[in-house]
Amino acid sequence: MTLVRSAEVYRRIYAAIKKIPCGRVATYAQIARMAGLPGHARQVGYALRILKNDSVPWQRIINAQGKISEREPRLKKSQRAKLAAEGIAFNAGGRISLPRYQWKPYFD
DNA sequence: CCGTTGACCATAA
DNA sequence: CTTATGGCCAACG
Repeated sequence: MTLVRSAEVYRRIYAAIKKIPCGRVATYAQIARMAGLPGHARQVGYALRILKNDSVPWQRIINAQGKISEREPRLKKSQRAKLAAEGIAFNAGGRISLPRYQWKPYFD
């Protein structure tokens, strides 16, 4: 059953991201699982890539290492600023503590 | 149709 | 800490 190739998949990815509360973050793989697409972390990144506005809190998606994924320096700074504004702290290496900030749906 | 790419990931050295 | 490697798989040209 090929669920892929439909806009519905993107809708589900965006829907999952919208559930992330302010001040928390989620990883690409985590969102993929929540959207019912385990193993499709890259698709999450792809879905974010084509965003043209801030209709979804894309800044709350970071990679499994707790870092902002590689992209244009300008955009990385933008993402970091948005997260900082939400009260998320960065350590010296520019990393975010996942144990502390990762969103756990069951606990909010 | 097919080779390449990529806002990823886990593991190893 | 750092690359490197293999896996992943839809999107792209």
